[in-house]
Amino acid sequence: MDKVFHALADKTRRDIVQRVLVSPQSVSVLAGEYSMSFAAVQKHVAVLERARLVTKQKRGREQLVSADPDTLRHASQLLDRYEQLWRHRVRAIAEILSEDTDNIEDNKEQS
Amino acid sequence: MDKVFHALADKTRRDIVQRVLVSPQSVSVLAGEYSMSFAAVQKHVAVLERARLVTKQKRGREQLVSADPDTLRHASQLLDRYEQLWRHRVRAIAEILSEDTDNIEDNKEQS
DNA sequence: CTAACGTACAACCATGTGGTTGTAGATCAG
DNA sequence: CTGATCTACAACCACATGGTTGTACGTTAG
Repeated sequence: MDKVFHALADKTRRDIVQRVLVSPQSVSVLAGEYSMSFAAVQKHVAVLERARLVTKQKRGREQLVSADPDTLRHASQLLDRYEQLWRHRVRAIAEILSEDTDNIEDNKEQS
Repeated sequence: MDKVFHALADKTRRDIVQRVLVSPQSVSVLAGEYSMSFAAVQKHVAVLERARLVTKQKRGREQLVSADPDTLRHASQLLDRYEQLWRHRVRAIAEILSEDTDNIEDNKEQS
């Protein structure tokens, strides 16, 4: 999971993910889109590949890069779980504030 | 957004986020949870703070670390948008395969 | 007041990162 | 076959990262 977020922590790599989500592209076509060397784009793709965000498959002498939506979904689900923790906390605080227990005599800083 | 994903690309930092989502903690309490120096934990908190995933507020001589669920939600929404791109692509492919247009005479590699 | 605590920050080091260039292997066009 | 294309990978560099230790400052306890 470290690798997934690290892979997504770069604008170029997120852009590559977005492009190949729409339609698979060869490495050289991708490289043409950015103002950096072919090798640099190749490295970015390698990072995405190690994080299992994309997969490559040979097609003649080209290498087609496709997205792996499963990994993307796993990352999204993790963040969703974090949000649920937050909502759970908010709910717990709300319950404390509504406080329908026995002793409601003291009002200690309820801001 | 680079900073957000970079901040999440570390197990310790994700754990800190999870802890302070449940309930805010002081830096020293957090530091006690991990087998690394206080300064190291402090740096991790600083990374999370720069990514606006957490905020700090003084409370006496302590510094309470709290989560910022908005930033978390933004990241989650970006990944959701990626998933929608994928679903859109799947839908487009499905439409091409159902192909109820005029010319259905040629079957060019539909795998 | 002094001592202990919580924090901040600088300096340092090993390692990883993003970028470059260069070289070499497959594959397609002619 | 030869030459052009697509890819892979190594070497290198500047810089950021994650970790350490040490020092300094504000705050609380006694």
